[in-house]
Formats: sequence, C-alpha cells, structure tokens
Amino acid sequence: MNRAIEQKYAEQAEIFKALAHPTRLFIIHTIKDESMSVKELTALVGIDISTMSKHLDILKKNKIIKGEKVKNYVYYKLDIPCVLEFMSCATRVINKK
Amino acid sequence: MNRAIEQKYAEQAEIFKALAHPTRLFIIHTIKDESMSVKELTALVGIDISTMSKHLDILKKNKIIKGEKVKNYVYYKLDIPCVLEFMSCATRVINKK
DNA sequence: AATCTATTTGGTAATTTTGCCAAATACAAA
DNA sequence: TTTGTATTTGGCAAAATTACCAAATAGATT
Repeated sequence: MNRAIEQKYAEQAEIFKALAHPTRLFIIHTIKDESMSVKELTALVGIDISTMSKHLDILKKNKIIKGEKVKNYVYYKLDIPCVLEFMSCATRVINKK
Repeated sequence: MNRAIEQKYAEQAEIFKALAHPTRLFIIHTIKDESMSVKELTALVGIDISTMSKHLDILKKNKIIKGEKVKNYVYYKLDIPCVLEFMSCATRVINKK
C-alpha cells in the first residue's frame, strides 16, 4: 500500500472506529429524529455523564452528529443520515450468522 | 439501556469494529471483485503474513469475507456487498470536513 | 517419507480505547 | 455576586487491539 492509499483507508477507518461502540450506536439511533441533551442521553444509557460527553465528542469530531447549545444544555442530533444505512447493513450481516 | 437493546448494539458494534482498520478496509476493497490469496494480499499491503492472516480471520468471523481453499492456498473474497455502501458513505463524511 | 510452500496459531510488548472520579468551565437564576 | 445545574476536561487504571516473531499445521511435490 502506498502512502496515498494508506492515508485514504486510515481516514475511512477513523469513521468506522467512531461507530464501533454499542453506546455510540445507541446514541445515533436515539437522536436520528429528535435532538437530545447530554443529561437525557446519560439517563437512558446509565453511565457516567463524563463518559457520555466523551462518546458524543468522538461522534462530533467525526462529523457524525452536531451539537447546539441552548441555555446551559447542549442538544445533539444526527448529522449524517447515511450512517443509518450502515446500521441496517450491519443487521443484515448479523442475521446471516 | 436494557439487556436486549445493549446486546443488539453490541452485536452491531462488532461489525463496525471489524471494519475499523485501514488494512481491513483495503482488503475489502481489493477482493470485492476477484478473490485473492493470503500471500498476494500480504505482498500488496507489505506486512507480516501472520498479521494479514489475523486480519482476514476477523473479517471471516464476522461473515464479511469468505475463504475457499485451493491446493494449499486460501482465496478470500468479499461476501457482503453492502459494506461497499458503508465505505462510500464514509467518504461522504470525510469530504464534509 | 522428506521437503517445500502457504497459512494459521501462540505468545508478547507496544499502543489505543474505555470508564470512572475529581476538578474545571459555561451559563442561568436567585 | 452567589448558587445551582449542565457539560467538558484531565488523569489514571483496566481492558482491548495491534504487529511482530517463532512455531505449528495443511497440503503439494519430489
């Protein structure tokens, strides 16, 4: 693999890494239609709020979700609808097993 | 998140983890049309053959690729075409940046 | 059978990811 | 300004991932 090709697949892999966690997939599914605050998501998942914040940061840095600040809340929403197709394909893979 | 939901997203995350590596994305792209042996793939990527074998095993265990033994070679081929759509979506995400 | 080639497996050190706690920051409301 | 709530950041220990080497296995060829 030459440097340009390596670089291209490394970038793609970053996106997949961002998706490769149960909590982050749950987040994506949950905020695909309506935005939700960090606290609300934390309550649904049942983890430390700082952990949730870091998961959201990973998704945000990869341009998968977007956050909007209202008062002292931050409401996050899915920003890349095509990742939902990812997930239905993943389900198809699982069901093959 | 209750146990069933947690389980569902954990399974999906396994698929994404299998895809979350530059070498494995290269493999998928390379064997999407024609199958290739472990040795051939190893030469293209330029890593240790045991490392390549383990990457292929991860993809195989997740039903993403399929191997066929011919003589003492094993030819691997993509088994889940929809993962290619994953990759084009990933590219769209990258280009947004 | 002995040898050669292709692939897989075991072991391990280095790196990365994860999740919690504690502390810092941002902002509203009193 | 002080207090309270929401979010983020820093630090760290545990867990997971990665890549190499060495050795084992599978099968073809001599």
